[in-house]
Amino acid sequence: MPRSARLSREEWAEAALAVLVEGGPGAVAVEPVAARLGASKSSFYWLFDNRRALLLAALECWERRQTEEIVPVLAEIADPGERLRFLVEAAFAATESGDLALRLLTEAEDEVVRPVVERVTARRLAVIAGSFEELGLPPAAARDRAAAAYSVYLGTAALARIGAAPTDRSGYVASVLAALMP
Amino acid sequence: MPRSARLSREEWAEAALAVLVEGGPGAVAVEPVAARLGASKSSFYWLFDNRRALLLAALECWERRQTEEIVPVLAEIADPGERLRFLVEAAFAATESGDLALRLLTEAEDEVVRPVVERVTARRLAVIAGSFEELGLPPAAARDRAAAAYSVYLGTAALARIGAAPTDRSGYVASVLAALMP
DNA sequence: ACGATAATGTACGGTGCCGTACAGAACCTG
DNA sequence: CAGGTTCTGTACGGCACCGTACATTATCGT
Repeated sequence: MPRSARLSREEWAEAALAVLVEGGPGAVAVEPVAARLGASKSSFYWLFDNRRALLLAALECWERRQTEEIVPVLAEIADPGERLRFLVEAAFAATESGDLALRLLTEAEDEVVRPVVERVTARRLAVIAGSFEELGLPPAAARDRAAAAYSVYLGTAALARIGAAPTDRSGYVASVLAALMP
Repeated sequence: MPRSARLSREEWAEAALAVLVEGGPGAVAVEPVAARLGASKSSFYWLFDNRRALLLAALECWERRQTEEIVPVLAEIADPGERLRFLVEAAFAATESGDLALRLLTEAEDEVVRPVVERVTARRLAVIAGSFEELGLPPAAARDRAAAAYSVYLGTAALARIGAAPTDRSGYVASVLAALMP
């Protein structure tokens, strides 16, 4: 199936991202990822300097897919209310990505993780706050509202990890939206 | 200062809890905690079976202090609205405990961590939902509202870890309360 | 003050991971 | 197909931690 039997940086990064989702930053270790790919460590050290570089590649992969690629899609939705609704629906539908955003926030003391997480979080909050401003909220209130909305998202992902999130998701999302929309 | 130079299980558990707050479950390792107490491993293995037992003791210490001891205090506040307001203020004021609740939720695949976190989370959600029911919400809506409120708390703790939480905390708390109160 | 028991220190073997060394296979280019 | 370049496997040394063995010191009842 693979075009070449040799492994690329990208393939390592993707495998590392899978491990990152499952076990968090600590689990992104060279030997386990190599085992998952059926490769050995020297292949890895040919392509990467060290473990940090692998973790960073995985994080950048996540940043690209879960944030940067979404921004232009959102920008095409002219109405800010509809845009927020779309975003909330999409976010709560894909629990996996929320899981990871959350995990990374709780492991932010890692020197590799921290800057990426700060960047992604700031970007997301800015996008959400921008929509609230378009809906007529003054900047400070829009930032608070964005923080609250994103917090509900993160917190609900946390509850979902142990099966404590509401089971009727669409009803829950609707009630949250109703509470947060100006 | 210590009544005896010998170390008790409780002292080990407290030191482990401190480490748990700082570095999460993975950081609760025997040798580092021993070093922090200026003791050596054999003291530890005299008092505990293994590392799991230390982690469990730390978690139970947290459960007792941050949940079970609060419940009777809350029960003394007759008015459910006032009770919720008190709870929200107290919760957002003590960021450390929120940090830990959050961290543990993200590490819930650990076999030692999981049952404790499930128990604590269920207890807290039940207390919050109970207050919303007293305020007149039907049970299902009260549970959703409780999940949303606790999610804001968890999510905001996550944002606070990287300094992305709103800086004017009292204003933020007031706006969240306004949105969530029936 | 003395022996039993409780607690601690030192030393060790085992495991999982990091990163390096080096030899060999696979791939390209003339 | 010869030769260098690119990649991969095996083997190694090092570190941090787990848990155990055994010797050693404190503490207490009598």
